[in-house]
Amino acid sequence: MGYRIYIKMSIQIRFSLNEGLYLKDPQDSKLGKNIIQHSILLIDEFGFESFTFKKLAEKIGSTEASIYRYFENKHILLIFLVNWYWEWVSYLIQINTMNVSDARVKLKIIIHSFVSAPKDNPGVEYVNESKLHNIVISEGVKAYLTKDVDEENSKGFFSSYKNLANTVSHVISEINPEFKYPYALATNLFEMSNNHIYFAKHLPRLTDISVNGNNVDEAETMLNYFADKLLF
Amino acid sequence: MGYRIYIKMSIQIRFSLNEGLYLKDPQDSKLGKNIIQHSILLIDEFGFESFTFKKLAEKIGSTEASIYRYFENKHILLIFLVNWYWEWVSYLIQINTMNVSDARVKLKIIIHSFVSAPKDNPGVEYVNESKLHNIVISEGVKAYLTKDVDEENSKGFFSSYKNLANTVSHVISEINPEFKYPYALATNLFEMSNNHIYFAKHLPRLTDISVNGNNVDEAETMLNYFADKLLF
DNA sequence: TTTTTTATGATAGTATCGCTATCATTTTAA
DNA sequence: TTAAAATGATAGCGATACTATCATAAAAAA
Repeated sequence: MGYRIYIKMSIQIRFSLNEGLYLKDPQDSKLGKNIIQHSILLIDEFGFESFTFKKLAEKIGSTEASIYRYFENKHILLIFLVNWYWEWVSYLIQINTMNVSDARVKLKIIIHSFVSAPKDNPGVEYVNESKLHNIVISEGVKAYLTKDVDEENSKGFFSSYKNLANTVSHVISEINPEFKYPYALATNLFEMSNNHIYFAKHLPRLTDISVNGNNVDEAETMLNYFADKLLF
Repeated sequence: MGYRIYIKMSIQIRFSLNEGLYLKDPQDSKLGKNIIQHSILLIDEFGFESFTFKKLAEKIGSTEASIYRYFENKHILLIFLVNWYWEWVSYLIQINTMNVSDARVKLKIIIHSFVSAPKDNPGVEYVNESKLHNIVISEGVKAYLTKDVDEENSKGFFSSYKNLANTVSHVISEINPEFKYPYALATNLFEMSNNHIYFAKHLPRLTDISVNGNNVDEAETMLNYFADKLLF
């Protein structure tokens, strides 16, 4: 009865993250991908504090010991996830601004990319970008707000974020070469985005915007307004 | 040979914090004050994650059980400390802006108050304001970045911060009634202050300012610049 | 003062956490 | 087919985050 030919094509995005962040690259194996996938789900659902490798192991039908073969501890795993997110945002920015020459338009696209990233994108099978975004919002700063910052920073654990900040600061300087705080504005846009999406959801009296479900348009509008006012 | 008369005068500042934050008011007893004093020192020195009631108990020559009679757990203690800080900043702002009518000047004073608060002030005997400021910078956001935010917020655990944000937003609206984001700007000034002082110390490539020891003048200048640009 | 209440100290105990070690088994590569 | 690498199973250990109980000390009320 003839042939059926199945062609399985998979285009995979794969980010090269700092090698100190894992003992064995989780992107290389089924178990590794499972760890990433379900750690995102668990941290998003229960929060980073009550997340443990034991619970994760149970959830994916593996063992604590196996997970420790990939990540030194849950703190390093968090840094890994956050880096993954910023690499992904960098990637989005890169492809979305590829043929754009006007720096002002570029900045708009950049803001859109990190505020609404998960909304627009298909992404990677084993990463729920929307939940990862929530983790970055709610837990992201815990990656560097520890007594190990200096040591971890010297190992390059925060380079994804720093590179992105650098890229954005260049766009800012292109818009207004006189502006004295291009790095601060760049990082402030990121932090402000995270903070105010969180505030809108949990501490609404600390912000003026509101967020309905996944609709973060007001955040985007506000960030554009701030950037415009500061740069023009 | 006659008399010596000792007059012991102590003017005490005492903030009334949300009663849900403690089981017994630590401001009422020697042990309570000891807990506050040395928890600040320990958290500042070793970070919130590795801070435990057991270590604190050892340090003050007491026991774990006794500390648990004051605070439910270390997380609530952190919220207490952060609230104390914001109450203190509110107090500083209130007395420093008392006879100031110009809203622009007020905002400058406000910014100076929370950026440089510990530098200017004598304060309360058992609170090292400078170290408490460091804690707010490095650990402050962990007070609300947890899965218990909503519940704790409904109990009023973050009201000190919200009240302050409210006060500042009114000054902002006084300066420019057209400005659409008075609350967001208010909180952003606080967060930006904390973030960039931290960045200057630990992740300098994320900011443009530098901080030398306790000299945070560049942070203050930057915040004033941002506020001016946004409001005028 | 004496009594009663309240605050603190001393000690023990329990479940979970964070992590390491060892050995068996399965999967993959040579 | 054999060797190597990856995973699973299990145990264990010290620390954490509490809770409970009882004794003692300090403060307040009688």
